[in-house]
Amino acid sequence: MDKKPCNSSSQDVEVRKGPWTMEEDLILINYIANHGEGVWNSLAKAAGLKRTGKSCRLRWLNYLRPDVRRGNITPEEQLLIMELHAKWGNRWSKIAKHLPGRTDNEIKNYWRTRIQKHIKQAENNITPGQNFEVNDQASTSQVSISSAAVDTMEITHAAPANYPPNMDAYPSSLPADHSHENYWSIEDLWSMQLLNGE
DNA sequence: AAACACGTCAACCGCCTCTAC
DNA sequence: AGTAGAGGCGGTTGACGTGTT
Repeated sequence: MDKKPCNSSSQDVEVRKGPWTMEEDLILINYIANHGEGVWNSLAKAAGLKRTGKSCRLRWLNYLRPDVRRGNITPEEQLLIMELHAKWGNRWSKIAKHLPGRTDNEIKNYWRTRIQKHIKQAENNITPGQNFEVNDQASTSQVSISSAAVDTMEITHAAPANYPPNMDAYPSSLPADHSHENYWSIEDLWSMQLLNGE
């Protein structure tokens, strides 16, 4: 699809990139609330967003959808991710289907930033008797983890050092999005959307 | 207080697959 | 059967916040 320039030169609309603004989010939420999702390219145009259809789709699926859960991956979810990744490798969307409210992007990020790091640490500490193989490069990557190794990782992951002491205290509406100064919660956006009327 | 290092995650990129024509 | 457009997916990057020195 994007093998060709996305601006069909006939209409030289400049395409916005980078972080989404609150206004753009509201426009997208509003539009989808009224017209439904799908046919993203025409949706983007019809909604008056200077974004590609792909960008709109990604924003909706990963952030704006009302059922999306953010932050605070539970130890159960983490174990499930590890199990499914061992089974399927980097099939993030497939894995995400088994974690309601989680997106492939979130799981992918979680895996790369948290689990992979700890796997490497565990790899370094692994004793010869333990069965622990990691091949995290290819998309066919497989992880086979002995129960002992899982236990070890579970301990480290349930409360990684860089986590707040009480993960459960994380408000679900305060995403791991503490990183952006102009963040707004989805609840805010949805309530504004409701206030705008339909 | 400033500088640097590190961690996190939203968003983009490029490729692949599917579908309609 | 070939082509083009759209959606989906996995990999990667860049910006920003936080921790450390």
